Amino acid sequence: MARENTCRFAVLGMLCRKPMSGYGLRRAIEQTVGHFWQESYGNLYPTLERMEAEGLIALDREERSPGGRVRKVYRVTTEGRRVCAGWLRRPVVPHVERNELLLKLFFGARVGPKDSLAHVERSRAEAEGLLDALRRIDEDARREREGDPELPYWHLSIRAGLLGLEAHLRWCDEARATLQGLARAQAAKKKRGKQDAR
Amino acid sequence: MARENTCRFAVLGMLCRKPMSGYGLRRAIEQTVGHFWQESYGNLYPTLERMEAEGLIALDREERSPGGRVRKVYRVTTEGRRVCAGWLRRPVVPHVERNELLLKLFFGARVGPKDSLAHVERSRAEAEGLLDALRRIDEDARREREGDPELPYWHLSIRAGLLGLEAHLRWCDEARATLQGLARAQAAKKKRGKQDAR
DNA sequence: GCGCACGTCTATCAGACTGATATATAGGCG
DNA sequence: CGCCTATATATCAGTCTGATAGACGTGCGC
Repeated sequence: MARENTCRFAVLGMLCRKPMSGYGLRRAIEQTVGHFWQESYGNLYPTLERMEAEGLIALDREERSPGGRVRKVYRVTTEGRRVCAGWLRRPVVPHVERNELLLKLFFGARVGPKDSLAHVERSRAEAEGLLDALRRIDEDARREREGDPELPYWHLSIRAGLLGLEAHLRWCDEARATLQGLARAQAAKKKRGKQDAR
Repeated sequence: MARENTCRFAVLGMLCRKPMSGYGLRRAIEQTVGHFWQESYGNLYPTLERMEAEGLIALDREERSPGGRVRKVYRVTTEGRRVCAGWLRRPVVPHVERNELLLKLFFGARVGPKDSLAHVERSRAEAEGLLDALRRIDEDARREREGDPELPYWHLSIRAGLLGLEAHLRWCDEARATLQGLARAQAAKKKRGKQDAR
């Protein structure tokens, strides 16, 4: 039922690169695929336990971590690798992703264009920030990970973000123009209404 | 805890347009904002109950529905309108959306480019289908809803989808070229390996 | 040398949300 | 008559998020 536990596969993929603890996994995910994938501890830790029980991963070692607590380092098992490869070959199941901005805009029709305009401006500013960050990440990766066989795939995922954000910026500009037009029309109508009332 | 119940606001926004049943709400959401927002019954019905208890919506009437069962039609209360307006003014909280395609691609680095290429091709075909559907929806709306004050907002949300999908198609083409290049490089390396082994 | 902010680490919980499934009825089709 | 489709409500297991808690170590300021 529901969708299949994708956290499993993020864990398997990451552990195929090298053994890690739950905390380390979250950090590794954040630092490599963080712009399109994140895992919360509330998802990660129970999933790790289940995966260990299922024999997909195994406790590699326990270390005294810098920070007192015992760090449980996991590694993939052969079975885990098999399951991961199976997932990698399975087609992606598409799904509609919720877009709260568009929902607010749609309902904003009944309130007036001013708030909608503010939402668009905020979204635009945020997208520009992300765009800068992505560009910097891309440059850093090219410099520091030269020759890494993962680099072209890395770059591909960043390009996806870049193209998506650029399209979003263009849409923001369109939306701004449309909403400003609607605001002007509304103001003109109001003014006419006042004149009529005289 | 967790994120706030956005289903509430989708319900409020839709009921501000006109009173509806749970089933009708789902259909209305599907038919207007379905390309970027969906609600499941498992979310909708319990949410409706809670909202009624909280006084955000009220039972408007019960009808014998075409289809035997009793249809519970809800309407917004004044309090519901107030809460909805408050939500409309509140800024959108941004969050990283998961992208399974990119995750498979990233891990696909360790398997080889062939499966990745298949994923990209499938995604491209799917995006083209969606693009066609959106264009048709846009044309239909312009024809049938001429003069509707909601129309410009409607068009705006469709433009967002259109621009996003076009960007995705461009990315797919880039990705295809990159992956084909990697596949060729891998094949050449294999061939060299064979020659060396002689 | 005392407190305390910060980083590392595991862990848990309420609540949101999905996708599947169950149940019931009316109408149309062959 | 059975079968399909549309209308309608309801429930459930299971995924995932964001918040929070607790425990320890290091370095910093005062």
